[in-house]
Amino acid sequence: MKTPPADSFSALLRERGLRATPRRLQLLSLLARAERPMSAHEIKAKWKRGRIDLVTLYRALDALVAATLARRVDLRHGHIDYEINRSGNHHHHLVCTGCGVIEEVTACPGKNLGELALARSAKFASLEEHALEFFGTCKACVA
Amino acid sequence: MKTPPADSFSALLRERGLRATPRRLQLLSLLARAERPMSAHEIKAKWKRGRIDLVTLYRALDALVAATLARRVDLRHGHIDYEINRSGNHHHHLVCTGCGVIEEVTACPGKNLGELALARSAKFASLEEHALEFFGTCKACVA
DNA sequence: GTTAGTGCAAAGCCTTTGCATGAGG
DNA sequence: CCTCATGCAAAGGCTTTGCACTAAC
Repeated sequence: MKTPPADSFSALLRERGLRATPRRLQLLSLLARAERPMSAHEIKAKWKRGRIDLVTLYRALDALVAATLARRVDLRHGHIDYEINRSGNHHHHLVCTGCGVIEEVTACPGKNLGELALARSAKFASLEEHALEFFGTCKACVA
Repeated sequence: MKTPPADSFSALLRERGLRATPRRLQLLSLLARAERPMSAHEIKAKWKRGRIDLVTLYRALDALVAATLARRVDLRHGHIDYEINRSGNHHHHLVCTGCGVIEEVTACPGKNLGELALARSAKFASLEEHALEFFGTCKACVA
């Protein structure tokens, strides 16, 4: 999982009409390195250079999500988690209801199923996104 | 969509070791009649006979979810929604990001996909549940 | 009579809003 | 320079906790 250079992040931000500030670059870098979705509070705790206000963080995350550079995920942990949205890295999650451990699932019927659902739907004009998460028990929590 | 008689709800509750109180019976009845998932606040607002404290409602909902009589759903509305969990009525949702309107999706690859994900997983022992929701734009919001 | 359920008050926690200051392009 | 980004303070909203009282069985 290699991390794109900071310049590439700058370009990504500017392409979407967002300013490439140090905080947003570090945020993208953090998200890109992360091995699992993180909450705003976790991101703040992991912040390296300088500090970031939680409000700024929430607003930056909102901007990234709106720009499709990040995704929101609900893992039933009582808060929103965020993860980077790389093209070609579509995936979902297995979540342990015991300890919260997370594993990625790469198989996904979402697109086809979405088209089917849309075709059968009376009310909807288009689908942009879907959420799919599995909840179960990990081997450590069974023992 | 017929509603089972209250006696049947009593039996359901007792089978799971829960007491069949008037509030829980009315709660099950409300959930069974609902055409879409509802938040705790919505349920309280729809309450007919007498009144129910929000705390009691949250605890009753927790009990129903634990007893698999209800399900939690995240439709990205900033709160948890609840719906009845009837056997043979497994479904998911289309959610309009414009106006919030909801439509049910009956097609679901969850079981097979879950088994596949579990087979490929290194860490997980079992899967009990999954969440699958589609987000898009309804015809009214396109116009 | 025991135990589970309920209400009230209060707190907890994540998240958002408003406003003034500061930095990007 | 003008606009967007940031920080601080405060509030908002959903949900949980503690404790005393009530009702189911």
